[in-house]
Amino acid sequence: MRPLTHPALGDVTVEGILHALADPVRVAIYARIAAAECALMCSEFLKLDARDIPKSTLSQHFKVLREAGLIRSERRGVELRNTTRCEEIESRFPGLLKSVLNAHRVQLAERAAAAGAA
Amino acid sequence: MRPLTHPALGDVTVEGILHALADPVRVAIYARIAAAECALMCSEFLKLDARDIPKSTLSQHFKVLREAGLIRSERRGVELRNTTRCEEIESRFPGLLKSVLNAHRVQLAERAAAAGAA
DNA sequence: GCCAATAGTTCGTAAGTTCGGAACTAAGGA
DNA sequence: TCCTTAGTTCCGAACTTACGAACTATTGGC
Repeated sequence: MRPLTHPALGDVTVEGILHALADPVRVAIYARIAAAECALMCSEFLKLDARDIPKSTLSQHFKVLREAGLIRSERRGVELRNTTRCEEIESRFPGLLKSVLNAHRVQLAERAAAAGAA
Repeated sequence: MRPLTHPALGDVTVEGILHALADPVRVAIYARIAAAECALMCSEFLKLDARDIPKSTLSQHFKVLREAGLIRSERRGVELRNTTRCEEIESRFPGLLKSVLNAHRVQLAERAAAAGAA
């Protein structure tokens, strides 16, 4: 197992961020980590919106988020403690994460409303 | 040749937008269309930042932008006139496109500065 | 009207990416 | 030491992407 790698802020790219957040599972994960008060472990997400995510897939999703520079993961014993790097990214790309998360929230609300109406 | 299809605003997704803009060629195209005063044709982009983009690849990129709901393409004779749908998208996902384009601009500026310093 | 030119699209294939199951590693108990 | 828990790696199948060649549609010249 190779050690966890996190890009320096200067190596974070807009493309990497957008690619990472262009996946429904990954935005959902990221949104929840961003909203949480404390660090969350990967296994928190094995069930996501009533859907089962296989462990290997989840591990890849975390890797993508980490390598995009969106989250920081620290090993704590057996677990990983995941937190966002949003302040850092905010300093370089102001407003970006806020508006992506907001758009994601808008879309969730619309879908919930549509499902409720049906 | 099937007719050009544009999704209704309600069918535009955040994932689709982010996926479309997660490609350097496509953001560059989108940024230029968004900044232009008038509609631009596809062939404007056969040379992009001193790089040649093959016609078939370009056509696919435009298709992705169109189907993500980011641009509107109208046939005018042999050509396509491409314009952005940014006001529409702004009404649904406020701030999203602005901050993505801004982040893209920041990154370009940084790269230009780094290239200048080297 | 016919031919050539121009602007984009489609098709097919090669290269790359993503998903997920099975087998793995690493740390912490019992 | 062995078991359990948390996550990673490997690898094949399914999917996506890039781009050349062949195509379609529209216009202008004759």
